[in-house]
Amino acid sequence: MQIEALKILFAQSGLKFTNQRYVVYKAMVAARDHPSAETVWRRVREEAPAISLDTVYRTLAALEARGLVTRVPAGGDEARFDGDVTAHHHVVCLRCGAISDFTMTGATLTDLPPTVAAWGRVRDAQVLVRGICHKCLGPNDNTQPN
Amino acid sequence: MQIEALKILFAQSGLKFTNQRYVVYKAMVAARDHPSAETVWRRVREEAPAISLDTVYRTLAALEARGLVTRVPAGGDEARFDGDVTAHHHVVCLRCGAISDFTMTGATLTDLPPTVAAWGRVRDAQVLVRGICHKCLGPNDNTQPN
DNA sequence: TTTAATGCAAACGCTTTGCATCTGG
DNA sequence: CCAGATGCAAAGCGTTTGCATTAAA
Repeated sequence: MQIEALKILFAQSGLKFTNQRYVVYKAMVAARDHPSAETVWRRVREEAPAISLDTVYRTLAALEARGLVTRVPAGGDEARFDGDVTAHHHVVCLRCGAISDFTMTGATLTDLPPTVAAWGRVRDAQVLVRGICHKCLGPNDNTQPN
Repeated sequence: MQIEALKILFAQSGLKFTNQRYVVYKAMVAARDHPSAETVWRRVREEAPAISLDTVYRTLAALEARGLVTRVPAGGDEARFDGDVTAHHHVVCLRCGAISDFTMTGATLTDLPPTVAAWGRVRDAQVLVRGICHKCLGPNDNTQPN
């Protein structure tokens, strides 16, 4: 994405365009691993060494409030963010915390039962799968899931 | 549920049967609001006034590890637990934190795409809907979702 | 120039943990 | 008896916040 397009996007969202926000958003769009705030921080410090961790937190919160990033309901101890705001689902490894995307039909906003619409205003819907990934299981693993 | 049946259930799970665990589990099965540890604590203190908050945390963790309760991936600041371990889905209010159940077809374990099975060992799958509930919206509310 | 964003450091709140004591099996 | 559970208090850790400074518009 062009930097000029980002300036326009930020302006439309009522956000000042700062270099900190630029590198954070760029890192979020590029990331495929649903990074935590601290992970984002480590990455962007290569490009903006003076950025503070609180600014990363504040930036992610600002982007989330504008719908430019999403928080993944992964359930670990640290919040995980997603730069892909298109509809998709998540698998979470309860052991290592890895998060992967997957797609499937039949579980998007339009598939929800009318009871959900009656409940209030829906922002997003996703399938959340929890388990243990293959890397954590190892070859021919037979241990219990926890 | 009979108290004798609970003793058997706990024994099968390798858990000693204590009054603290008894009241916590009973409260979890009775609850419909997916309470936090502190909410559970407030409730069980009526029946077991000496119980400590850490014991509630430890008990919920032990029950979760045995699959007797579930953690709801609600995303708020405090962990929310569910005494209903049958397959169902959740709607979460981003404003007040209320969590409701709903059911729908097409999004259970058996409906997941093969890519998920290839990913590892799946423990559970649910649809997670986020939005603002009617109580928080109020009558004829037109504010933005956040 | 005016309003918002940043960095720093301290505070905050939920959760976990070490340890001595107690208790279920 | 003895391994495991509990209560207490303190620590841990991710996240938030107050405030002075800096920078975008």
